[in-house]
Amino acid sequence: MPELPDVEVFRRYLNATALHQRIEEVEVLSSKVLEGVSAGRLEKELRGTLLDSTRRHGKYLFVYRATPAEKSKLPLLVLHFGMTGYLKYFKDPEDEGSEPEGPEETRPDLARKLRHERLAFHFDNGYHLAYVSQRLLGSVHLVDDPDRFLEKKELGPDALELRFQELAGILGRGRGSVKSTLMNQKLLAGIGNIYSDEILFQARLHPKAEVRGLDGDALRKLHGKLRHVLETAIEAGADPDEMPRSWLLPHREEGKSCPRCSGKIRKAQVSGRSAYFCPDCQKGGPS
DNA sequence: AGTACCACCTGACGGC
DNA sequence: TGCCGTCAGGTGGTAC
Repeated sequence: MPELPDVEVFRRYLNATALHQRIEEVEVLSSKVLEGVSAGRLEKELRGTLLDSTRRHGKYLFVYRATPAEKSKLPLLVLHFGMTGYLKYFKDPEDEGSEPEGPEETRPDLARKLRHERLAFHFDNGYHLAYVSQRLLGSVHLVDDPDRFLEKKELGPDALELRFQELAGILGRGRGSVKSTLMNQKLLAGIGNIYSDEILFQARLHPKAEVRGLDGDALRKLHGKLRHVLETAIEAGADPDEMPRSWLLPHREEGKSCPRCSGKIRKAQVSGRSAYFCPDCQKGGPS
């Protein structure tokens, strides 16, 4: 899931739920997600503090912190979600869906835990914020300076911040296919496999089109669609079911009908990832 | 500077 | 039913 729109939705979710409450305890359920900080230090550092505000850059979520008494320059939390991560705020026990059955009834201590929960923030209001990551491909950091973190990761500017001239300049530095360029986090941050497919579909560009071969019109269209796709996806809560049926996303499967023409959706490998596209209305591919 | 491939992990799915 | 290969929206490292 987590590309720019998903992470932005997580950010807003966190803002609406978990801010400004005292953290009673932080529980590291899998230290594999920690990077550059030990479980002990993270737990000690966060205990008694508050989550105060958030910022997103590309696929990274920064969570600023404060003490109950004052805003101070505490190290901040950086969350990355890998391919399968998300946040969940809840009051125990998990009360959604069907009644829990089986072992949980005899193990109330486990009923509180979500499947694949790797990090738990326990607030003094009885609620919990879970960082869930099925495949453990995400990461959690504690950093002093967010800008230094971005520099170290060599991340490009956030994809939604880019004005046309900046995007044109960045793509001008790109090489190879337009899809791999859009997904290159060092050039611009936030676009992954799914949304690069959607942006290229709407801009009618073949994922294998050479980025150097794009003319001014193509670049303008790409810029407009990039913004449109990311913004609309955020408004839709990054939920494919809430996105327009005219988008590729709901039809992103080999052999399905293109929602725009009579073509059939095809799948191809582009720099190691599966690209879905309509060969009939996306132009500029290899001849 | 590209691409190709592997690794990190877990789980879902289809074929046999 | 069960085993096995393949695939999955992430990044980062290697070799070429």
